[in-house]
Parts: sequence; structure tokens; C-alpha cells
Amino acid sequence: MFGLVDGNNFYASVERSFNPRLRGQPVVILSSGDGCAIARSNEAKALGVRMGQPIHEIDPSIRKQLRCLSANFGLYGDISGRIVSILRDLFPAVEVYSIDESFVTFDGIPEGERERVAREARARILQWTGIPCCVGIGPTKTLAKLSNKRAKSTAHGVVTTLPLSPALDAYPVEDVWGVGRKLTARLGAEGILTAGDLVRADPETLRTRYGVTLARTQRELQGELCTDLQDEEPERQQIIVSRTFGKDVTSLDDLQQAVATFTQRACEKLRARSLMAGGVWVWLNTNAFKPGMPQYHPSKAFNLIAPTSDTREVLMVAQGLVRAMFRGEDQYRYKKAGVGLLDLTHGDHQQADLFAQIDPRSKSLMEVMDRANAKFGRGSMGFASAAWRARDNKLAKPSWSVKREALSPAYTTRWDQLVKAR
DNA sequence: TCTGGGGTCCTAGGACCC
DNA sequence: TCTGGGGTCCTAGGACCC
Repeated sequence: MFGLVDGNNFYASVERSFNPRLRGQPVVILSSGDGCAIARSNEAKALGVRMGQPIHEIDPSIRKQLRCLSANFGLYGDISGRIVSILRDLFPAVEVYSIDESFVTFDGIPEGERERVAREARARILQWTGIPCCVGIGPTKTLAKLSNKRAKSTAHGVVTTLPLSPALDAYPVEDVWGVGRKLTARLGAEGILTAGDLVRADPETLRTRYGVTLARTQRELQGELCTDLQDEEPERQQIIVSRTFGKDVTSLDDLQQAVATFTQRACEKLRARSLMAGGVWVWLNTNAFKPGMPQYHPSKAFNLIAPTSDTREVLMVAQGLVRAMFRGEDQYRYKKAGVGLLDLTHGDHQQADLFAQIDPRSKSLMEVMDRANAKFGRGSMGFASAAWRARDNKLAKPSWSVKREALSPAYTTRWDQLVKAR
């Protein structure tokens, strides 16, 4: 049996647990750049704010009632980690599925005790972190996910769904894990409207018409195990850093600086996982929401001779790619850029190359930089080609920097931003 | 004026191999 | 008229997830 533990309105609930004035208020968390709603409290949902909705589309009379906050992922990640450690105390195995969801197993917990343990987890998480959760239980992960959906509308917050349960007929097919917008439309056209309809559909037709993934989902709903708990985090296949600019960028200098900044961050993430990159990928975008403007969406990848985790090497490649793709000053207005690190391998089993020189000082230099940034805060030490700000904020913000106008403090991850008791 | 970021998996088609 | 069979690898695009 699996459980799915999921924080209710997670980002909004985290903000609330540190700022009680937000309780009972319509809270909306905005995406990077303060553009779209990515989390909403129940009060904000009741006002009609949709998931992913651009905030400027919302009627001003509604908008002024909302308490909008810029996403504070550092804070959410830290609280997420605390919830996971509570779960690890209570359950034999835990799979961290996303920042606000974990699968757990009940192996060794007697059947009659499962819901009690789930309620215990819920109470402990609420008491220790202030985050309300729901727990869905089922014999497969897909059924546990659906149970979790059902639990959201209950007061006790714990629901079990068994295969062939009549409850399946009460849930629209789009609530099933793995059925998104496109599939919902196609299935609906064939009269498959609920989770129950999907369970009863002809498996062979489903497989040929919709592929193996949906066929697997159907079997999971029927109670057949197709995916098991992954308690070890799978190896990353790529690392991406990309941003939408606060202001359009037109000069090569600014574009280079933005891409260098993303590259530096991507390499930090790479080393934090002890990985090396075999390829670098850079792309640029003009504003796709303005079809009247000249559009340009170039993308270029480069395979390295030997895998590296040295920011300097990746910077040289990324900067070269930007130069190669950049088209004339003022010809295009760039709105977004991104850097991807590809072909990731583990640093400790590296394929040596006959022609590549390995500089033993590279590793030490990167370690010193990473340690300095860990100790004094991110951005304390960096490369001149990237934008970075000293702690006293004396350096000017780059023109392209991302808008984050209503950011809450890093209450739990920075000494200078701790909660003040009074 | 304003429109997120970071991932995974599957499939189809083409190039290439013997 | 008939024009092999079986495979791998790579890429692009599309779907999904949170």
C-alpha cells in the first residue's frame, strides 16, 4: 500500500505559517517575474483566481483584494525538507516526488493501523511546521494520488481508495495522474469522462490509440502495480537555468551577462550533485506574446571534449554560443534566455580523453568558490562576466534582472532574516 | 505595461549499420 | 510484377508532471 502526502496550497500555507496575518486572506503566490499565479489559498480560489493565470488578466476589483507574494523557493524548499524528515520518522520508506508531495509505504504497518498512522503524520506536520496536509492511500501510486484528491474535500484529510471502488465514477478523468488537458479532450470525445470510465475502457484500444503510458495508468487504477516507490533519487539527466527578463534586452553585452549568470548558477547546481556535464546548450527567445514584433528563437548545443564541472570552461562555451546566435544590435528584443547542462555523468567515474588536459587546480578552485558562497551567502564570490552583487548591494542591479517585488524574508535560511519575536 | 521554471518519458522518422 | 530483414542511435516534437 502507498500513501501520498501533499501539502495543501503549499506555497501559500508556508507564507502563512510565518505571517499569521495572511490567515483567512486570499493569498496568491506569483511565478518568477511576478507574472502568473502559481499557488492560491482557498480564499483566492474562491475569488476565481486560476492556476497559472497571468495576474494582469485578473479584474482590478478582484486583484486589489488579493495578497500577492513573489515566490520564495528557498523558504519553501527548507520547509519541504522538514516535512520529509517527519515522514521518514513515521514510515518505512519515503519517495520525495516534488517540493510539496511525497509517496510513502505502509510495509509492516497492520492494515487496520494505516489510516491512524496517516492521521498521526498529518497532525505532526501541522503542529511542527504549521502546514496542513492531506493523505491519500491506495494499492498503487495512481490510486493513492486519486485518494489524495478526494481527501482534499474532507475535514479529516485521509482517504483510502481501493480498485473497483464506486468513488472512481465520481471523479473526472482529468483528476487522474497522467491525464492532462489534451488527453482529457480526446478521451471526452469518446465518452470517457470519469476515472471509472477509464477503468472500464478496452485496454487494447487504449494502448494503440493513446500509447503505453495511458494503458499503464489504466492498469494502476485497476490495482495492478506498474510503478514502485523510488526511495533513491534518480540521477539527473539535465540541469537547466532560464529566466524571463524584467526588461527586454537588446545588446550583446547584457545578453552575455545574463547567460553568464545563468551558467554560473547551473554549474553550482551541477557540483552540488557531484556531477559533470558533457554538453552545454543555450537558447534565446524574443517575446512570443507579441507576435507583431520580429520573432527569433535560436538554440545551439555544444559537446565538450571531456566532461567538466569547471564554471570557467562552461562559461567560455556558453558565451561562444551566445555570440554565434546573436543577431545585430537592436534587430531583436530578447525576452528570455536559458542554459542547459547535458549528458551528465558522475564525477567519480569519468572517461579520460587523450587530448584533454586535466588541470588538478580546477577542482580546488571550484571548491573554494562553493565553500565561500555557502558560508557568506550566494553571490559572495563569482565571475566578472556574470552579474553578482556584493552584500552591501553597492553594485547596480542589471537591467534585465527579474522582477520580485513582494518577496518574503528567508526566515529559515539566512541569519539576517530570522523571524523577530517582537 | 504586465504572460514561470524545471523536469521526465514516449514516439516517429531518419541515418546508419551488417 | 517482383526490390531484405533486423537492428541501433539520434533528434525533434509532444505529452505529462509539479
